[in-house]
Amino acid sequence: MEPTKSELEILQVLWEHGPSTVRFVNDKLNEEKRAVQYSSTLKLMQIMAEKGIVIRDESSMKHIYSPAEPEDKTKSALLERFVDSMYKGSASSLVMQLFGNKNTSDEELNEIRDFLKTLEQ
Amino acid sequence: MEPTKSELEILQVLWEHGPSTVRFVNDKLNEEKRAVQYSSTLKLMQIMAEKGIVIRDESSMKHIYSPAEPEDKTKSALLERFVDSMYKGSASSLVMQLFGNKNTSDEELNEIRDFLKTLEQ
DNA sequence: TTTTTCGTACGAAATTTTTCCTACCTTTGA
DNA sequence: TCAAAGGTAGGAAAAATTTCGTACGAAAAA
Repeated sequence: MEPTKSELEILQVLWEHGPSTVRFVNDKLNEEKRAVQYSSTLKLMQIMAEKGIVIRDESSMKHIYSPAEPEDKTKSALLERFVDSMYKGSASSLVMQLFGNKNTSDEELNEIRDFLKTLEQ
Repeated sequence: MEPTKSELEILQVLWEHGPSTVRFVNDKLNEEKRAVQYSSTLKLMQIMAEKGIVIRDESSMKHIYSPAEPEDKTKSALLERFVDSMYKGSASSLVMQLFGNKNTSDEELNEIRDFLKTLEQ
C-alpha cells in the first residue's frame, strides 16, 4: 500500500536505525524532523501495522516495529511512481533535470560514470 | 507552496497542453486519469489559484488557467525534495537505484552517457 | 424572445490523514 | 508494598484534502 508522508518519515527512521520501539522512533522524529507527541507516533505506527507497512514483534512489552518490505523495494516503487508521473516514465529525463540545473559535485558525477561503466559489462 | 497529489495532476495537464480552461483540464483528467466531476476540478483549480499555484485570466467568461511557475522550476523543486528525503540528498544514490534493479533500456542509458559527456566540457 | 447550454461561485459533505487525550496495564525502584 | 515511570489501546477531534450539489449569470441557439 501507499505510505503517506508521515508514514514515510517513520519508515525512514526504521530504515536508518533498524527495528525500533515507538519511543525510539518518536525521539528521532523530534530530533531530526519536528515536534510530535508520543501518542501520535504510536497511533501512526499502529495504523501502519494494520496496513501491513510494518510488522510488529509483540513478544516483549515494548513492541518492536520493522518495515514489512525491504528498503530497496519500497524506494524503488516510490521512485518508479515518481518517474512515471513526473517524467512520463523517462528515467533519462529525470537524470537530466537532476544534473541540468543543479550544481552537482564532480564527485557525484564520477560516481555515476563509474556506475554506468559497470553496467556496460 | 506545496502542490497536493491532485493539484499535481492538474499541473501536469497544464504543462502538457498549455493554458487551459477548467472544462479542458477536466476532460483530460477523465480521459487520462480517473472519473472526476466538473465541479470538483473547478473547485480544485480555484483553490490552486488562491494559493498562487496557478494564475487565472478572467478577461473572458471562460477563465484560462496557467501554471504560476515554470514547469522546470516546480519539477526541480519536487525532485530535489524527493532526493533529499529519500536519498539524503545524494543524487548518485538515486541514479543507482534507478538503474540498478530495473531493466532500463540501452537507449536511455546512452542518452545519459551522452548527457554526462556534455557536462564534462 | 425564450429556452437551453455552458460557465463560475460557493457551501457543505465526505474522506483521508494527523494529532492527542485518556484509560489502563506492566515494570521498576524507593 | 506501592508509587512512579513507561508502555499499549483506542476513541475522538482536528486538519487537510477531495468531492459534489446547487444557485445563478452569460451566451448561444431555437
